Formats: sequence, C-alpha cells, structure tokens
Amino acid sequence: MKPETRQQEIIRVAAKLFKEKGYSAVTMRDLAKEMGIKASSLYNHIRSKQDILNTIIIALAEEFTDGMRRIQSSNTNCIAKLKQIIELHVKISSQNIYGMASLNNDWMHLQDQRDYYQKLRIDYENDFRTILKQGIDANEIVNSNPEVMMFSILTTLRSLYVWIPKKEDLNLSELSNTLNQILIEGINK
Amino acid sequence: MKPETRQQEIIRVAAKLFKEKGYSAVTMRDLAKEMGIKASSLYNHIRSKQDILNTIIIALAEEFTDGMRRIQSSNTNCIAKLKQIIELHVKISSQNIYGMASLNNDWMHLQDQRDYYQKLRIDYENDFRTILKQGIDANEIVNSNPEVMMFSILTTLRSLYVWIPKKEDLNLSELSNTLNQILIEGINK
DNA sequence: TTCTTTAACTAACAAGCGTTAGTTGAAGTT
DNA sequence: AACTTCAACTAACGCTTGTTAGTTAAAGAA
Repeated sequence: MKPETRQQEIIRVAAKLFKEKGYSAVTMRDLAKEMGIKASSLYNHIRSKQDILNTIIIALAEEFTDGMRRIQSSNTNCIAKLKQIIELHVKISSQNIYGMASLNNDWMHLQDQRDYYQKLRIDYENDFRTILKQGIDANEIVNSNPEVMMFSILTTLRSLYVWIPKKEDLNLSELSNTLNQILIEGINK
Repeated sequence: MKPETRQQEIIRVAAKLFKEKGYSAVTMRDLAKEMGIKASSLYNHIRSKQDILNTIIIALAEEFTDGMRRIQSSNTNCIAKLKQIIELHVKISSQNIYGMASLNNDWMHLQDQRDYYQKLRIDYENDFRTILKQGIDANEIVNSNPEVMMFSILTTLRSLYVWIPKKEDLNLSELSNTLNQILIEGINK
C-alpha cells in the first residue's frame, strides 16, 4: 500500500469538511487550518477548490458506473442483480463516507464536469430501471410501479453514507443482507 | 385565502433558491434579483438571511412533530400507523417541495435554532422506532433489524421532495398507496 | 391638507472570499 | 559544493458577502 500523497490528503480532508458543511460553506482557509498550513500553501498541491470537488465526485460516479456494467453482464436473474447493486452501494459508501456526501449534495456546484456527471447519473438510473422492468417481465418482481420502486431503493442506497457512520461494529455483509431482505421482501409478516 | 404578504413571498422564493444551490451558495443579491428589487430592500421585510432559514425549517419540523403526535394517539395497529406516516410525508412534502430541501440539506447552517431542530428530529425518529418495535412485539412486523427498517423507510420519505416534482399528473393518494405497498410488502413476487 | 407608513432606493462598510506572486529554508541530486 | 525541487511562508489582489444608514416617492389615515 503506497502512502497517501499530500494532494490525496488534502482531497480527503476536504471531502470530510464538505460533508459537514457543504462545498460552498467550506473556505480554503477552513481547509488549510484543518491541514495545519496556510491557505495559499494548498495551491502547491491542488489547482483550485473546484478541482477538488471534481476529483471527489467524478471518481465516485465512475466507480458506480463500472460496478453497474459488471452487474449487467453477470449471468443472473433480476433479484440477484438487485442484491449485487445493494452490495455495490454498501461497499463504495462504506469505503468513501465523505465523498458520498459531496456526490449527493454538491454535484450542482460542479462546473465543467457537471454535464458529464449528470449523464453518468441518468445512465445509471436507466440501467437500474431496465433491471426492474426485466424482473417484472420475468415474473420475479411484482407488477407495481417500477418508478416508485427505483426511487425508493435508490434513495435508500444513496443515503447509506449518512447512516453507516452512526452504527458501530457494523458488519458490512450482514448489512447488505438485511437491506436486501427489507428492500426486496418488505417488513410485514 | 389571504393573499401572500411580501415577507412570505421572499421566504418562498428563498426556499426555491436554497433548493437549487443550497443556503450558503445563495446570496442576498441573488434573492433580491429573483424578487426584482435590490438586496437592501429585502431588509424592510426580513430580519436576516439566517432568519429566513429558521422560518423555513422550524415551521416544517414542527408540522412533522404535530403529525407524529396525532398518529401516535390514533387507535390503530402499527401497520396502519406506518401508512399514516407515509401519508403525512407525502402531504407535507408535496405542499412544500422547496422547504423540504432546506430541511434536509441546510439544517446544519441553523445557528440559534439548530439544537431545537435536532431535538425535534431525534424525537421524531424515536417515535418512529417505537412504532416499529411495537409492531414486532405484536407480530405485525417481521423480527428483523428495526434500525435498518427505519433508516430505509424514513430516508425514502425524506427524499420525496426530490422526486415528486419530476412526475407530472401525480395522484397523491395513489402515490401514498404505492409507497405503502412497496415499503411494507416489498417488491418480490 | 397634513401626517404617517410602506417599500423601494443609493451608497457604503467591514469582513471574508479564492487565488496569485514572490520568497525561504530544508532535502535530495549531481 | 553547487544546483534543483519541494512545500511551506508572507503579502496582497480584486471581488463578493451580509448588512446598515439615510433618502425618497407613493399610498393611506387624520
């Protein structure tokens, strides 16, 4: 494991601050103070504040896109694909708690990369929708409203970053299983 | 129906801008431009930027608290109480799309009222948890992880404001029913 | 008509913003 | 020993921020 570069450290600390207060409310002086240096010194390592946000969000968004592609090409039924999606979100979210906050809350402050991000997001949702519809056609999934299903499941998965840090001694594969049960089978007896 | 006061209009327009860019990224000059007046003129109607945020968030939070109290004291089983909670969120969210964005994303920028808001939020979650646990004890709800159940359902309901505006011709009681089915009974066949 | 209230305005303030330029001392390289 | 690179620094830039003070014209009340 290579040690973290100073640049990576800045981006990591920035993501943490962005999670707490949001991109716009975090100043370069806040970030510098957290790093124990002066604001101007940050610019030896990063190009701009905007560039930090780009790096955080785009890397994560592409990770989700890659994961979805892998799931699509797996030779399993739709319920199993949904389980894989849940595991994908649990894995990425738990490994990148701070970044997920920026992805969810600060993407609108992207400039050059905003359109690209939104395309990735829309494509991801379309792939998700397709899996649900295939599940309905294959009689694996109840023929209700796939739009509401997607919204409900995806919203839950996208918010994992808020909730995971609150629980200690969290077993991730156990969490995936519990989520899978609740999202797929519901909660009633 | 009384016509909207100028103050109410400012708060409504502010909430709309807060939804798009977040509290910190919206300036008083942005808000003034949207109102068609100068920034300083806003202060004839409102005390401060912070005060706008207070008004938006606290009013909504108290509306949820009131709703929860009403549901608690209703003489129904737990599955029915959950349905009422879903209806409460659909109703408040659809009537206050913009305000819900501030409630969810900008509560951390509250100052004086932040502790009070957080208390309301924690109490609400505790009441929700209690209903779920009673449902498990009464054998209405599967004895899985009530913490994950609450997270999943509440996260979905809290994000309705993102999703409702995207759908046109949305029948609200139909939405409540669909949500109820998916959240309670799951999606599998 | 005179007085008061309302809701806009212009002008300005002090503080804070992201960022740049130029400098410095230490560490590594030849 | 001489040179280069690195990562910090100080100082400052032009701009934007929320907010205040004081003014003004129109509308409503006496």
